[in-house]
Amino acid sequence: MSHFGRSGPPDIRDTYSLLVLNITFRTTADDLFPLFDKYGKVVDIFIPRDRRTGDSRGFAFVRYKYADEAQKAVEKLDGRTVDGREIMVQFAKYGPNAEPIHKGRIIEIFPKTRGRSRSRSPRPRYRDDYRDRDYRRRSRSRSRGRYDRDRYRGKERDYRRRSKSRSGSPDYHRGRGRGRYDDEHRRSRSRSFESASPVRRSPSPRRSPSPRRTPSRDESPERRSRDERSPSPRSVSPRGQRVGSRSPSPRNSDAEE
DNA sequence: GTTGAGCGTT
Repeated sequence: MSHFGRSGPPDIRDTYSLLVLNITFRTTADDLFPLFDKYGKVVDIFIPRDRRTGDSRGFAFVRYKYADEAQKAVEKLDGRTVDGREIMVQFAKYGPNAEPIHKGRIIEIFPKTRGRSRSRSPRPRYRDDYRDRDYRRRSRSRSRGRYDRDRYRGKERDYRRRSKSRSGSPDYHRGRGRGRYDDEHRRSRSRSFESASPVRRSPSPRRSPSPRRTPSRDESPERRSRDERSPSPRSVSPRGQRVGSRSPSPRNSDAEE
């Protein structure tokens, strides 16, 4: 009985959706259920979570059966400290279909399935739209993360409070990257070649982090040949220095190789 | 292991 939203939206014909923000990432529906259920009849609780990691996004949706109970819960649970974090309870402004709702109450869910198709307006692509926005917002949060927090600490709260307006485009310079998958992937690849890592200051000869190495190619004479022909800066040094530093005996060097 | 603006799924 704790599986809320696991079977999709049960029945939200006459339910009021409450948006719970500022909740911890570890808070689950089970933790919110007893809290909200105490103030009213909770028909469903849904907590959006990431599709890749599966972690909670930090907010939850609580559906009440009656508006009066929902309102009460908002006033009672709004500002309550849950799991050590102050949560913010308020009526949902948008419905599951990205449609504006009235005080958390869903006006109509599926206008199309209601009898004949009176509306000739085609249904917009909710999935595609929400996917795009979701990924973008997520990456932004993850990207900024603690870097800004350490800089602004408590001031950033005031800053974002004023600039919280949805009208403002939080897209600073996210780039045309569709997501962070490609971005991270690209950077990772680049790192392999060039030392883009600040911590990586040692020119580790191990350029093959993958344990899976192809013996055929690795042991191939071509590879070795190239390696010798394209030696490191140190090896590229004149023979006198290299030989004198590495092998005091030129004879040994010859025998070794 | 981390994070913190905001509005949702089988």
